[in-house]
Amino acid sequence: MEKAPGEPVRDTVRAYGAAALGGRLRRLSDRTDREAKALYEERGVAFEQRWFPVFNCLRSGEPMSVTDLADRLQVSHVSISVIRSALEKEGLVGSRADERDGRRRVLALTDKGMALARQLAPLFDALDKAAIELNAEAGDAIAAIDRLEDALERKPLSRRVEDHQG
Amino acid sequence: MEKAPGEPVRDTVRAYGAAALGGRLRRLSDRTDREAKALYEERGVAFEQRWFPVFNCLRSGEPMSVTDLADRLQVSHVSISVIRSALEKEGLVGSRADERDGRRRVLALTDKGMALARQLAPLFDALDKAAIELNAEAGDAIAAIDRLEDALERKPLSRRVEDHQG
DNA sequence: ACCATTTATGTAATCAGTTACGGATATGTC
DNA sequence: GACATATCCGTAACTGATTACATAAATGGT
Repeated sequence: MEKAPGEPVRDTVRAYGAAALGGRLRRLSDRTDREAKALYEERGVAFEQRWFPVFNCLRSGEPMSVTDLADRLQVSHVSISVIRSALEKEGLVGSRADERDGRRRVLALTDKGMALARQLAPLFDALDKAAIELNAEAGDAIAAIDRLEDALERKPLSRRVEDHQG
Repeated sequence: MEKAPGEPVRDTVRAYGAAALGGRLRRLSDRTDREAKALYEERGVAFEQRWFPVFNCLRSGEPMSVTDLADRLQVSHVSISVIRSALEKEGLVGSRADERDGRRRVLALTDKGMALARQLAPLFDALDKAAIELNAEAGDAIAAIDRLEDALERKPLSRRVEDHQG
């Protein structure tokens, strides 16, 4: 091993500071997703991390439509649509047209889905605790990200750049 | 407009807390990337935000190999390889085999690349300032993300989960 | 010099999200 | 009731990253 595992590297990346933030966020996200995925694999459960937000919303028992979920989770409806197919294919979720509005497709956990929810509850719980622990160790990174989102909403990057340079 | 643009939504997402962190980071990253992209388009410059880290490394004048860049920027060498092709296709970067090690391909800005670097310098500068401003407004979110990376390196998510639940 | 192993790079396949667009249903106005 | 418009959802194409695999060059022990 000729150089430290990543130290000089990391510092260099950090020196780019804010400019490279986007990429760093992406990589961090990929990393946590991958790690979570491995946890399901270890347990031999046919469940994918990217299903979690939808699955978790439905766990409450309240049926929701595709767009409801998209709005709540801040993703495109297409994304939800794809996750829905996957969850239905696994038999974890069922859907039917809304009686009052035929355009809406209402999703709910199947019996199998509810059983899996119960089975995975301890894991979800552990995941949640681990994430909370992680966040605490990082000095409430979530709050910082909240503030970042707020700041961007208040004034988008483009306008900030314009203000700093015609 | 039947409900506030995103308020109840945001709070709900936040309530998921750490568990949904991965997705939120991804979305935030996508957003900043898109906004930055628009800035180049506005100026009619054929430049993409994802080239920036590589381009910026080479701006110093020091030639670097694909793997050098990958190590420094913490991305896969494949990613660098693809960016290299794009930058060469645009004529901004040139490459040649290392004289001492034929496996290595050494990259450097072309004259056109250096000209663009000079032309975009004010924009890069403004971007940097905007990002610094943003970061300050968010109470140093970058530091929080650094701490998150550190914490994950210290003890990966998987082990944390195991510790919270057999 | 020779062969095994490691390193640097590239190509192909995959993945999880997006935008673009189209079809079906609701809604509001005449 | 009919037509214009808006909303819900889905399919297709694109994006930007990754892993898996392949190739070429260097290195080291014999």
